Amino acid sequence: MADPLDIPLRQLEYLVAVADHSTWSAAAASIGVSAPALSQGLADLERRLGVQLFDRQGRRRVLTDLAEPVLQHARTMQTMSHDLAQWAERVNTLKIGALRVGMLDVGAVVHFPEVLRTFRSDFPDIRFHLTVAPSSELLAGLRRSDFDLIVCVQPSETPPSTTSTHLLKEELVVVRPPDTGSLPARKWGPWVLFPQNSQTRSLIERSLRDIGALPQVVAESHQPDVLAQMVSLGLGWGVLPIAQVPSHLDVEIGDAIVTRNLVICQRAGAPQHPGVEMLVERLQSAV
Amino acid sequence: MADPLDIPLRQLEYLVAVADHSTWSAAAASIGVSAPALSQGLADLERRLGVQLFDRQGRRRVLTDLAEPVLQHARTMQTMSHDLAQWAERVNTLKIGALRVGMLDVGAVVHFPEVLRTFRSDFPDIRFHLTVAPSSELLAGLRRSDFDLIVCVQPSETPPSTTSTHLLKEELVVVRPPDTGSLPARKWGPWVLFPQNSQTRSLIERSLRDIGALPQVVAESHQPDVLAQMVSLGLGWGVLPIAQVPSHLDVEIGDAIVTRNLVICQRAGAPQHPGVEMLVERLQSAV
DNA sequence: GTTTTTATTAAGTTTTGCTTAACTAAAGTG
DNA sequence: CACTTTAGTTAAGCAAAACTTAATAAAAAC
Repeated sequence: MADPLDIPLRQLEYLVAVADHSTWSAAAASIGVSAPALSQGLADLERRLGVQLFDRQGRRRVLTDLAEPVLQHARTMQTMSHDLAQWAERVNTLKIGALRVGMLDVGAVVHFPEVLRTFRSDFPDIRFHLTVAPSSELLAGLRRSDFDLIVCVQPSETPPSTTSTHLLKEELVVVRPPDTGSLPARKWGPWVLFPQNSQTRSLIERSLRDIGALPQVVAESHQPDVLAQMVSLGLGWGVLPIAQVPSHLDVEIGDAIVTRNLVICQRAGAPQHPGVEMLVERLQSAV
Repeated sequence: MADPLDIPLRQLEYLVAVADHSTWSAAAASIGVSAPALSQGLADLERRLGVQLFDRQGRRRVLTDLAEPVLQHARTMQTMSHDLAQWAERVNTLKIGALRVGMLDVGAVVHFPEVLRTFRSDFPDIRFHLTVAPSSELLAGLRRSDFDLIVCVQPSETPPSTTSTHLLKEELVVVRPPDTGSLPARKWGPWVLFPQNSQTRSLIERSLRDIGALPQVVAESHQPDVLAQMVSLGLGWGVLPIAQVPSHLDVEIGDAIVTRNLVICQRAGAPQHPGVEMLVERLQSAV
């Protein structure tokens, strides 16, 4: 007769562990608990919710589709607990931990280097840790509570339990190898683009398709300078933020064909690092 | 040596109960538990976090400022658990519960009556419950999980664990009693406005102050038609959405002095009612 | 001063959640 | 094929957690 509202966090932890490991034994080991404990806990969770969360495949257990929303819930709850613990830690040691910021390369290098510099010199007491990475990694890290704040490309869907606020629009232009005259769009390419899993890549592909260019891709990199270099070597065509096309390279700049939005993302509904608010303000007024 | 990550939801429930009742005994009774249980639970919570959450005032206990973020956290966790339980209920009874929508009057009556009507007739199987109320009540209800979706005035600060997406802008115009010629702004008034605690009221007051009008208020109501009526009776001046000034009334329409944004708010990171997405789409395309 | 009300402490009991050990069944091995 | 290994479950026992009632302390009311 257990109240369905009171699902032990521990059981949610089991679910996450099971989702992240190939076998239940491994999952159990990863959180330092015996296999039966995990098995019983998950059986109890299933019973509490009254929803089938697992199927059997031979002697292996796999998550059902129905388990997906529960897993999302579990991850969110876990992150929130983590944030609370960290907040408490900060409060009672009075040593506020590092402000962990994640930024897309273009944010750190082109748009906000000054903001970062002045922020650090204005608040020398706030320890600071900047991670530059692709948007998708930043978003995953934010969800896992690796960051207090990130600046990334606006995702097609804001991940659960995070909020995003608009910062600025950015135009991406076609970058051609030298001496490639004006061709019809269907003759453009081949392409040198950001990797498959990248936020920006999907934006680019959609635009290319819209204007009739065949997205035949011959090289990939997360680094715009690398892509630009490849274009100047004649390997293919690129689509890059204007600001990230090195001016010394011998390439031709074409039309702007994609607009992407840079946004600030934070976790919603969690006690925040005191520096977050100030940094957000400065980022917004720097646009 | 308790892991700070694993704070029992029950203890968070105690905290919320204590915040919502004047005495701890009442709080304990409200959640069907003995007073000592609550006392011990909260002592344990305080110990776990290592943060002082309560002060003594005579024999009464009051929350410290530090307790505020923890309380926020607790409320959010509670709402999320509630949503999960409800989702499970929906899934295993296959009777998806009513889609609970909250709307500001102007949303239900002026902007989206057609959307509501067609939505209901297109999905007769989705039980539907519409609540029309002021924005602040809607927001509080959303937080408490009373609604799956609300349409309200954009709050100055989005409450924790909710997301808001823009719907439309609305102009509020000055509404004068008949035969009040053009006066300088400082001679305007007295005023007949939305109540003190209203979202729109604060927007209006700021604007009035900006243009130099003294906000002397002689009457208040949440109902625009009531306000308009009062204006036509010569009781004072109003500030209302144009669409909500009844055309048959004998009043003069002045300048638009305030812009307010209507937004859709949902809870972030919670399993959703399947109807939410469809309704959001229709609302957005109806703008 | 006496009585009520509010919260805490103490002692005892139930419930929960874990462990180890025994068991079932699928998959790999000679 | 028998035999071992691996994955997960069931069973039994035990320790910790969380609740109960009863007793205690102290502020507020009378």
